[in-house]
Amino acid sequence: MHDDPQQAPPATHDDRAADLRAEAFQGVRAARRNEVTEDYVELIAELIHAQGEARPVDIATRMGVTAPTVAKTLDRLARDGLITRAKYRSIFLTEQGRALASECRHRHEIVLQFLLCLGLDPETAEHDAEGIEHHVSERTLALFAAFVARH
Amino acid sequence: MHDDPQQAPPATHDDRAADLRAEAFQGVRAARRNEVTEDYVELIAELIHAQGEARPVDIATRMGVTAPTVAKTLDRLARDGLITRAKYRSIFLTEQGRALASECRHRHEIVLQFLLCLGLDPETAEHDAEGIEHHVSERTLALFAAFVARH
DNA sequence: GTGAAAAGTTAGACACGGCTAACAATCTAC
DNA sequence: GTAGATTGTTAGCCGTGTCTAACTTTTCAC
Repeated sequence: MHDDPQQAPPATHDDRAADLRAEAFQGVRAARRNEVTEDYVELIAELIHAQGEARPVDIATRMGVTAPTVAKTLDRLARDGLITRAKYRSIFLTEQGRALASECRHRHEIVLQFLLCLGLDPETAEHDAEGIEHHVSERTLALFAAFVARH
Repeated sequence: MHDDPQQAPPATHDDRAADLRAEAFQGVRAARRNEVTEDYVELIAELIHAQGEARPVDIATRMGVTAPTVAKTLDRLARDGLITRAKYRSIFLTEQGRALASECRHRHEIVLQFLLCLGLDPETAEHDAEGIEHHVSERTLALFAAFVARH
């Protein structure tokens, strides 16, 4: 696994490049694992804000999935400490859940505004922002925000 | 599923918004399902170009996953007609695989150049491009390309 | 208050993308 | 040409995310 200090004299450049590549992909995979979580938490926060409560049926409708899928995911979110729930009752975000939701909302908003600034139509912008927001580093987000600010 | 023409007078706006939302998420999920496929096909094309052949071990190293994971994914790619392979032999892209690879390479390159133009450091740009490239619509890609062209 | 509709849950199936452990084939250096 | 290293495969596990089918609970309209 680790570099052998007295080995591989010719392949060093390639090896380093391959390692960087691997790290990048591992980072992307980590981000992928959080996508669903972030989408749910963000949506739950939105529903609570807009309608006073977040019901599984509304989540299902807006996510475009079935109720059992929502149920299973909510169990996972509860297990991970992002929400609390009781059987047949609606859902609450924990402190941690609220923090994540607000961070996601912030990122989403910047990415969306950025795409709009670039001249994208609102519908496509919303769609692409949904996909892109989970894969934007702090640095990139800062650049997006700066771009929005000066346009 | 479909709109009931004589129903729901007050909720129409919200319902329409929720439907759009659901479509957006379904699109994002579709893109997610293709991410791994695209990453592999792109990498295989790259390896064939750079080293004359694509070996599982090189894919594993660069993707940062283990050999069995690569094997399983390659089986899937073969099943889906993107590559051909024979036991203990290296991998070939089919016509379809080459087409996908070249499309991915094109998208990747535009996203990367765009991020660099925006002032991002090369390493972060590469990393973010890897994540973002799968979630950029044709329209957004066109805007990115135009931005790169005039900077 | 009861009964039907709506919402929620549970069970069970499937595909995917990871992993480890164990084994098989190939390659290489001598 | 054989032995050891490298590479590749197979088997089997787990978590996630999706679904359908069947059931239970809650809500609402009367």
